[in-house]
Amino acid sequence: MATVRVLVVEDDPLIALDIASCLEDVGYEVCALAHTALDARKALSLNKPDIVLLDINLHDSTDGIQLGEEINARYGIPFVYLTSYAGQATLQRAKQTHPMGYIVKPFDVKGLYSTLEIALSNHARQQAIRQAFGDFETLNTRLPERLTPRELELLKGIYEGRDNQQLAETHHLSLNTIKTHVKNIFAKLDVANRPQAIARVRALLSR
Amino acid sequence: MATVRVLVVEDDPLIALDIASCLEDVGYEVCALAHTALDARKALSLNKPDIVLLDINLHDSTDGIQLGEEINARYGIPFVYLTSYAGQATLQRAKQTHPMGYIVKPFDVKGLYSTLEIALSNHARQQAIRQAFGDFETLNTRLPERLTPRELELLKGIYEGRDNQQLAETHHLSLNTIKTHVKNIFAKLDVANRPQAIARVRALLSR
DNA sequence: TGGCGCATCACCCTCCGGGGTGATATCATC
DNA sequence: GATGATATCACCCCGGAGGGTGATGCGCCA
Repeated sequence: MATVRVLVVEDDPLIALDIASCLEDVGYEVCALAHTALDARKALSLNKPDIVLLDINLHDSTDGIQLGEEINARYGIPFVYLTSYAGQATLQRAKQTHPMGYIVKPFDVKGLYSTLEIALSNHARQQAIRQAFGDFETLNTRLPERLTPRELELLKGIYEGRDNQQLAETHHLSLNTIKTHVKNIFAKLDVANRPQAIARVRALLSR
Repeated sequence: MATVRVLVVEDDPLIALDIASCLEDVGYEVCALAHTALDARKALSLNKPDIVLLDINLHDSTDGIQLGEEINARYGIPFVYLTSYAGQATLQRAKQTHPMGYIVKPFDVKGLYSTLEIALSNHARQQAIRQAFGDFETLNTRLPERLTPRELELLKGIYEGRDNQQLAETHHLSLNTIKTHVKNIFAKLDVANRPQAIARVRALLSR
């Protein structure tokens, strides 16, 4: 795996450097330091970081939490707040933006590292689940009767909304063959039709 | 909202009590203290905690990470590791279990509190997304042509795999009425059949 | 060598899904 | 009081989906 590229958003340059050196000590690459919201936006679109460390108090017109919202809306990048504790109200606002973690200053290197690792791991997992599953195979393990490789491929097509005709074309198979496979798939999933099969897949995939 | 009920799994009784008092200071209810894996399992099934604080090193045949896996598999409860740092290998194993956070001892109260809050919030969100969407309405905002309330309800049924007959029964409507609604829904979603409609909903929901 | 799982294809039949068209009642809004 | 959106229901039509049955070829393994 390539090195993890971190964007650090922190208005105090000294602290920013401190954080950056900690990150590099544990093997991360700090792709940019941003001291203002503007810097942060530039860095986000230019550097495409893997994860963002976000100070909340920026002495700026937009604060870290607003930045968090933007990151949610425009980029799909996970982020972690790293900030001095600012009480209930701030925390409540922060929660709304679904950060992958919240570290309170003064931070220690180990906590920083473990939080980032967990954040990256969980984010990767969520991506995998929602996007289109590198792991249709995992699904197989949770079934009483396992699906064959061919059936798995076709089930993926079904899940994405293709009809039999389309499946036949994209897989270079006869329509009859598709029908047979689909029948077998339904039997193994214990469902009667496509929508039910899709619902089943969704249930099995989400844990 | 009712108070949040926390299960603390920590083999050292003194530390456990320390953690518990910290938690109560910030307004949580500690529903149980478990010093062994066995205690933890009992507490899980009896007390139904909202979240679990999990020490990894338990001086037991099963360690905290195995417990984490079990919590994933059997209960849908979020958990946070609270442990002394034990290096890369442990962290790698821990990541596999998808904890909602990872706190390194010695912990401080603020960090504990904020991490738990974030964990609970994110877990609630994930539940909402995967289970049945409090926000089928959000979906509506991303559509060129908005769906009426009735159509939204029926779309939900379609998404869950019900056929027209079932929809008619559960909504106390004529089959013909269902058909009409479904037709209109498909037109607004710009799809031709149920599986495609489901795929569309999925795409819109996962932003 | 025979059996088993898998993949491939065929034919038939039934029924549900979805399109087209049109009707009526309610309600808010202008 | 007219107009438009919504909700309700009806009938017709047809094509695809799904069930049942059966067949062939291939590779693996006992």
